[in-house]
Amino acid sequence: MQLKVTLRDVAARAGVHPATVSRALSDQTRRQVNADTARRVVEAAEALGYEPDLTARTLRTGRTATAGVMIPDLTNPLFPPIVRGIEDCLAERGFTALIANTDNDAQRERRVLRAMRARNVDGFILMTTHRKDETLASLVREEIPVVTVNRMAPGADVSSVTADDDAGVNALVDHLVGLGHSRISTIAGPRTLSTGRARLRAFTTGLRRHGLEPRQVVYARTFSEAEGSRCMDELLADTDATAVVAGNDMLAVGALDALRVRGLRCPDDISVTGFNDMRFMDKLNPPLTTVRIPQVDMGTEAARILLDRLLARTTATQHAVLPVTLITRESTAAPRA
Amino acid sequence: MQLKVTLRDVAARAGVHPATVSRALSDQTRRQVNADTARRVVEAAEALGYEPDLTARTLRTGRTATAGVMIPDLTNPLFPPIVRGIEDCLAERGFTALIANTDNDAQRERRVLRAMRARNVDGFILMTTHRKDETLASLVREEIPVVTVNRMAPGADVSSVTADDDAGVNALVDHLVGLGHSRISTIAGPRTLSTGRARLRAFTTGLRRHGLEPRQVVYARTFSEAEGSRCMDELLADTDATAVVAGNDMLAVGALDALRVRGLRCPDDISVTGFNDMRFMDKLNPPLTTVRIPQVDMGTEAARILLDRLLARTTATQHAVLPVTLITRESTAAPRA
DNA sequence: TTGTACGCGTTATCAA
DNA sequence: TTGATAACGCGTACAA
Repeated sequence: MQLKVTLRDVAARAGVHPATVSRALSDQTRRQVNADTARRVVEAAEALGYEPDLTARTLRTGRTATAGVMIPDLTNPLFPPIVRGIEDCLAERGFTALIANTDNDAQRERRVLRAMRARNVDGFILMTTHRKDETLASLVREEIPVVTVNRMAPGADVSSVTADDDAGVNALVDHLVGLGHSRISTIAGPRTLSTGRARLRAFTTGLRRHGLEPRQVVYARTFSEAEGSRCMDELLADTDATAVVAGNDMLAVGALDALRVRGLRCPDDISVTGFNDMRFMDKLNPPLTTVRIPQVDMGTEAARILLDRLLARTTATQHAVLPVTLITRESTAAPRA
Repeated sequence: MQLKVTLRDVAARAGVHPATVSRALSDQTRRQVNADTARRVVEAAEALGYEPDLTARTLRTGRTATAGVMIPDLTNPLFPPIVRGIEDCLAERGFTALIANTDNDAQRERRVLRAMRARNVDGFILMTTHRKDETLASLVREEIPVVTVNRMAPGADVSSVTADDDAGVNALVDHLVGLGHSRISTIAGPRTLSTGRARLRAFTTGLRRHGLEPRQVVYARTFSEAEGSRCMDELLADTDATAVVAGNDMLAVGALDALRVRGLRCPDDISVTGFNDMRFMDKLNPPLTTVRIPQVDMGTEAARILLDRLLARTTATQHAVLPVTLITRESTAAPRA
């Protein structure tokens, strides 16, 4: 049983020196070798089923063709499509993603960072960006290529891929105002996350454009169903709002739960909107009005930007803001007269 | 800027030979070195922030502390929790998961396998098992440790972690019969997958135990919403069934869509059940009666079994069948009189 | 155009 | 108990 075919084996079969095999098999150096010899080498390699050992290559070159991908939690339905986009784009260039969950926990984040650095990943794609992001700061400090996805790093000069939060929230506000709502509250995402802040800002300025002011603003501590429920409960304690803009779908789902528990009906008693259009948001009861972000594309774009840097085609930081789409469903309706 | 701290650096600072540092820092060999020297070495390592280079270690030892995880599609909500369980369990022992999607495509599967082997993964966790599984066969042939999750390999002597399909389907059948249903059809999963076959078999024998025979059996070509819709349409063309047992949640979701399109109501006109209890199945309209499988635990267990083999504690194949729970929701009700 | 020689950082073996 | 040395498989400067 042939355990491992190495350069030597191929060299022996092709009757050349291992170094020649190495050259013949690499795109960069192919032209340094006689076409005939190269053909013989390639034949030998295929006959033996030779596959270069990436570990050895890495030790020699310092590159792993691997990107470290840090996400808060893979079981959050927002992330898998993005990861999928990343992986597929990386794979096209022979790159691989190393994925790890941080659960928004600083200590876990440090552990993950160390593990990935020990594995010599070439660059990072972060979906975990937050205020005071030590991980991000240290990567920037050491000039390791990074791209943030979904969230942005305030201040830092780091490439990013985000959805157009501003346009999305404005579309939601326009939609609600168009339905006749004038008393609109929001369940804002965490102030430590760029998405939370950006969407809240867009919400406020969006309303003002219509000559309106936000009703209540309640801050969620995390983008979770539980927080969505808690915040909706808090709102319901004292509100005359006819619509609630939630910071994302997860918060909206929790908000819908809270309404149900109180015996209130959506959209009859109160309209609710989300953000992201995660899978199954069209099958909720009621189906959720939300903003679709191009999840897979965001991943692809992030991988593309990272590869651009890794393959040294560019060194400038890039900021891609991808377009979003308002998705109108049955969780929003005209307020009762 | 210190780019990389190596054994040499630590050795120099501690005033010993690099080999001694290596010994002092490894659990296996610590006892070979003088306690005092070891302490000096550890101090030096910490002072310099030394982190062993896993690439170099791999080249030397042949082991990567990495498991290749193959899944059909990360965006299928069934898989992320399992992957999460795998990753967390592996991480406890310093192992990492390398994740790749195959989309149930044989060619993609081969590509992924090659890529993972080139990266010297120590073992595999497969959620992609199917009939005539060339990937699985080749791994077994080369005696590479493998564990299959969710699905099983027919015949092959391979460790596996599955949910108790049999008990789950029987619970569903008992539940429906208990509600008064006697005309029950099924949308069976693909015959090429062990889950599809096992659940269909359990469905038939389960009904027989009640002295009943299946009404129609329609086979889905894939576990997808689209196939669920198609199969439900096919059923509705000619059936007097009052309940439909779908092969999994995805098929059930598609089936519910098809009902809605036809203007039929669930459970009033027809009851529907799923399998897996994926996220959000409790928020569908109507909430889905299904069988909960311990998704995270399945991942954890698979990783545990793989680690057992990799750390050479055992070589025997293990088959873990994890318990399931019937989750009764509003997609099932007594048939109309 | 091809061969020689070396080193990437680690661990295993052997000698001291 | 510690040190010296070789080797894992590859890529590359240099020599031929």
